[in-house]
Amino acid sequence: MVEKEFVKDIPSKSEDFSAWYTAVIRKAGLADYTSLKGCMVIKPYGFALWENVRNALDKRIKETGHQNAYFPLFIPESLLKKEAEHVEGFAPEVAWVTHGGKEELEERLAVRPTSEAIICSIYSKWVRSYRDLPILINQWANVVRWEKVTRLFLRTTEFLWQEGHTVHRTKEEAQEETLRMLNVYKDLLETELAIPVISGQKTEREKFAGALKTYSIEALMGDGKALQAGTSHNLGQHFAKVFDIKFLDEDQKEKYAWQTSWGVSTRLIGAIIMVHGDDYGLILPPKIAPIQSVIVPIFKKNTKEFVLSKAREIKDVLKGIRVELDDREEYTPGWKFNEWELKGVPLRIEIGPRDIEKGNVVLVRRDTRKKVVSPIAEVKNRVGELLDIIQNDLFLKARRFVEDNTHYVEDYGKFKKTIEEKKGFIIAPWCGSSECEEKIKEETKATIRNIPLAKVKEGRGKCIYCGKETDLYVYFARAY
RNA sequence: CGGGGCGUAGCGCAGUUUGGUUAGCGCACCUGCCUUGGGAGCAGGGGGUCGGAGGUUCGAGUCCUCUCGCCCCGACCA
Repeated sequence: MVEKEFVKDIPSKSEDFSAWYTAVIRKAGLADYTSLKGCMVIKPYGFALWENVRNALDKRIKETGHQNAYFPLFIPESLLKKEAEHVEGFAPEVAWVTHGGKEELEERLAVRPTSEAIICSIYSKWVRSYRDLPILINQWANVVRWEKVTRLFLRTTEFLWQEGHTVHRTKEEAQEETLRMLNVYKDLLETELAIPVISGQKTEREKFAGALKTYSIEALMGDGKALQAGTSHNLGQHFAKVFDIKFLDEDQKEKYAWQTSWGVSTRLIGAIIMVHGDDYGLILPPKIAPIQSVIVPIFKKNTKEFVLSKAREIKDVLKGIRVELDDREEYTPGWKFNEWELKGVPLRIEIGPRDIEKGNVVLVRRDTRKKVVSPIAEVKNRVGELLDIIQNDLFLKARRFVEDNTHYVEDYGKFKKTIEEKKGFIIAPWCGSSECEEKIKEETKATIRNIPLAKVKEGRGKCIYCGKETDLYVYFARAY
């Protein structure tokens, strides 16, 4: 393994996952630190990746009938305080604005940690009749949460996200919306990001501050820890009651509205890195890769024009695919191979004099690093096919990883051993009590990720902690 | 916020224990030649005031105090 030496720049994924994660982000040019704690710069390559994720989701959000809008960054303290549970949940991490210029403000302003409060206060003005419903609005925004421990993409002080806020006439409609958006997230992750997820309901203890029910999609990272990748909340009438969002229904009775909110963030970038990456760096799913294919021409001085003109022809042929021609002369082909692998470009096209003579190019998959030869005449089809295959294989590989790292356990001793030694998801029976949940967390650091929507096991078992009979089988894991 | 580790050139590090003249090394960068099928080679060159502030001292990267930031492990969170 002489090649091993060439990737000495980044730590090994298996030996030091955290160091590997940070190194990949920085070396691949996704993000950088600033002098402000927890505030990162998303660099152009990283932002292009986010834009692709965002566009794929935005399309789905609109297809399900929502419109984008924008609400203010600042939330007056009095508004934030209206919903008691909500403010209690977020108070520890709210950043406050106390001055405007030199003047001290009469009322402090929260920099939004999430926008329920400000949006609900506006919605109360918009809703009068059942004919005003539903309100289906989404906003793309930044939010700020003063976290104590931060990590690039996974938990930053300021982060970018999308938050949907909807208002409905009935309880059923709100619940339907909550699950619809959870499904949209699942589809986004699985179809575009090639990340398999477990969708399910959060426990009381883990639900969103102020929600009636919270649902999540949970993904499994390469180190066996779970990541909450998206949440969808059925807010019930909690916010409607404190913000006075009510309407006159068809039956001429005044009723409080039913609401939902749902969001995913730039944390998804972290998930992409941790699910697919390897010791050579990033591996990006073709559908969201900023560059899907890179052409690396191989030439000597006397073959330069010959090779480059052919390479440009190929680039033209590949119109419709996000392709880049790396014609820099200051780097050798080998150097470029390594760099593009680090940056996770799904497919590399190598073309040199020897290939051209035979009428071929060499195609190299990033995920498997396997080379195949393709006739130049067929390159467009082959590249298209390969990108589809890579997309699909990445998902299958990730799904196999989840399967291999999901353990059924019915015994607490075994549970502790499994979480310690094998990591990953553990499916186990749980009685439904917060006490057992809390104890298990204290003793094992594992939390209930969610109660899966899809039944994972028939029949009844005994709660692994208290032994009480139950038919609830839930997902446990240590999480980010 | 508790425990631990660490901030010296863009990156990775040595030097700090035992203060001593112009602070080193590798990579990267610039110039030239030469090269280009898995991180090429040679020659020459530029760049740091040692995270920041204060202090001790004839003298501080090195000692003391405070502070900011990063990483890991916990408690908290998308």
